[in-house]
Amino acid sequence: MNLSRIRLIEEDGCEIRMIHFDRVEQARREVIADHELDRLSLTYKVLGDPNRLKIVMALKNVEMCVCDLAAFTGLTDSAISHQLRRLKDLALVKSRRDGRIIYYSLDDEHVKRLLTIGLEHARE
Amino acid sequence: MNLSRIRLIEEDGCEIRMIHFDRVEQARREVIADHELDRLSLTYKVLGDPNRLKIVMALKNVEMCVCDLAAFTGLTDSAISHQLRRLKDLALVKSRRDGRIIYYSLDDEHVKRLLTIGLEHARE
DNA sequence: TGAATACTTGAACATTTGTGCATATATTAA
DNA sequence: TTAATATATGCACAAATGTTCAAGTATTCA
Repeated sequence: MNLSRIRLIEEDGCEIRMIHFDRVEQARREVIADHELDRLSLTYKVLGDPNRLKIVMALKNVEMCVCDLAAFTGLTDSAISHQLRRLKDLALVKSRRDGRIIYYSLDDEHVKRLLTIGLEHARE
Repeated sequence: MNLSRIRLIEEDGCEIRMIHFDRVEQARREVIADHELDRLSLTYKVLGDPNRLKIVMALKNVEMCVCDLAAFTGLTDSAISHQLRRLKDLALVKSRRDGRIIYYSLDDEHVKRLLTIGLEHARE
């Protein structure tokens, strides 16, 4: 196999250098759509903050309201509310209202599996 | 069930308010250790950037070197190298040297499963 | 040996992020 | 209606992040 860099000049005049042209081509063929990649990375990013992750972990087994989560994490109600919104936007968490109280819980089983596998990896 | 806030005064004089004392207590009992939570959130965070995620996705099926990944993503070699270091620090990616070239690949099956389940969730 | 190549590293910078404060909305109960 | 409560939201700002540039290693080959 040729192991020196290939120089590829694109239409726009940019020069691209690579070693394994075939692998780069394969990766390009198999790449997922930009909007999917963005949504996927946002999903991980939202779990990538310790306080948000703590919220999600707490909701693994029990429904909680904003002030419970504030008491649990030591954050203000406002901070919790901000974070829950981000978690809800990405469908990691869902909510139901019961009078003045809004109960939050995990949105689906995928989230639990994501946490379980992440933890398996982090612990090994 | 009592649905008004409980006011709890801690030893340090701080007042904590919550609605479901039992649930907060349960969450506190079941919480994972801080260092585990930090490592777990770092694992998600590192996947939470679109370019790093693109790198990891590309490595799902094939070993690649720094400049291949640079050609694939459109980033500089330096940027790729920085990101690979973070991925390696968290054991998402491993490397082997062959002469001047260093080949990167996914570290284990957990990473693939994390990507698969994340994508299932993001697509639903 | 010295030049070329593949990659790494540290510093600097603009951008993004998480949080708290003040204020606003929604619901209940008096 | 009014007061109290539970949560949400816009703004501001310190802290963290991703990238580039320039310089540094490590390896190969002439």
